[in-house]
Amino acid sequence: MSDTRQLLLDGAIAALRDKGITGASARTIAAAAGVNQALVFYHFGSVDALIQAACREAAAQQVESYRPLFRSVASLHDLVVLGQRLHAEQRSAGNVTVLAQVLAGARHNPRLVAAAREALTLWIDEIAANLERLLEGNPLAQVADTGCLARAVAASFIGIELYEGADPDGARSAFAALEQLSALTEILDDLGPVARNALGARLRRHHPRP
Amino acid sequence: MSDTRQLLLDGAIAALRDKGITGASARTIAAAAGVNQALVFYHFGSVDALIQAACREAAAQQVESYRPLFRSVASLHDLVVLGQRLHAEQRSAGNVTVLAQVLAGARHNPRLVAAAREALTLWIDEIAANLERLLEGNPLAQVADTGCLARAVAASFIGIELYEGADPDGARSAFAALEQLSALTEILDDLGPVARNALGARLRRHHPRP
DNA sequence: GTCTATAGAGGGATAGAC
DNA sequence: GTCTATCCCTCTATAGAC
Repeated sequence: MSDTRQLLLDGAIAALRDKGITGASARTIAAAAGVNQALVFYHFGSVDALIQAACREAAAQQVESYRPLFRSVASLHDLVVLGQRLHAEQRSAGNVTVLAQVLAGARHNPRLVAAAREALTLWIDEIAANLERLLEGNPLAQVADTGCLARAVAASFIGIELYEGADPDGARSAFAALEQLSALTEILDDLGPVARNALGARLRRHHPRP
Repeated sequence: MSDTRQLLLDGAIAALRDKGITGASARTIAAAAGVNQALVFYHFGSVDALIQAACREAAAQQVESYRPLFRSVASLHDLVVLGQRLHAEQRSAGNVTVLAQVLAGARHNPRLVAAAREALTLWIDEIAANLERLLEGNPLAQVADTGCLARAVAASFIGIELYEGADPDGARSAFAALEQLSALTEILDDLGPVARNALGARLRRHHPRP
């Protein structure tokens, strides 16, 4: 992997983070990378292809780096706390922002769809694996498929990230609501076996598992 | 309100819907409106100002038109079902898409922030008012502030809308997870008074209301 | 592999005729 | 209020020197 390639990949992330999908052009990316603009096309063929590659690499690297923290989470509440920490840390590093911007761009640019989906899938799989672990024995696990739940969590995360730009206080309180919901499911887990079984039966009646 | 002004407002929404924030230029908006490009600047001064006005107007009109349906909702489950219907209907009309695109643009364009926040606030207030009504007596209401919950719901909606573009099946299953969560809170409501009070006490202990 | 230069399209915004 | 014409900018992408 040549130096310039890596500089461009990093520059693409920096440009997406600092200027958004509307401002991530070959020129701004090259400027962020400190290389010549024509090299975008020499190494990647097009701006979209570069963004796609950068998006993939950044997501893989980020998910990898957070994996130990995810593994050490022992409760749903901790998972939400980790989510908030991730959100706070990424506000400066900006990787969730990048994903949100690429996702917004993908809505009307087919060439970005694959990149957005693959990057998001990496996060979703990681979240799903941990939900599976944390929801073991919880009545909720009997109705909510962890894969679906993980997708909802990831999508909510993206939504809150965008909302953060329009109303930081509102985004904080949205997070607080999620934390409260997670507390609810934890309490379900703390219920005595009798109450838990009663609730489980009720859930099953309400929503038979497919 | 002159005809041309309205044509431009409608054209802006159409352009945002069909081409996204990256493709909503004075020229594409004017083309969608069927008027001359210079009129964008005569009537609104700048493209951003037009988008801002269009965003405000569209959100107000949409919230207004859905208000009777919101009022007729009698359960949390119905609210989620209405959300899905709204999502499906708006996929063609595209007003959630528009909001998501403006929100994504606002992240790096200060001139769009106010428009995004105001449009979103209209939806949030409507959702909050209905949650307040539907959660009355539910133990969840003792811990989760309806305003915060409404913000989380709105943000999740935006996130799922964007996710839909990258993975339609995934977005559907994310919605299914939200439906399952809503079923959970309904069951809480159906619990006998003893169990409900026990749960309520537990929730309060876990998260004292501010 | 890296650079300069440039083609060719599209963008925001304005001047000035009508 | 509406139109044409235009300025000047940025964009993607390529050609060709080094």
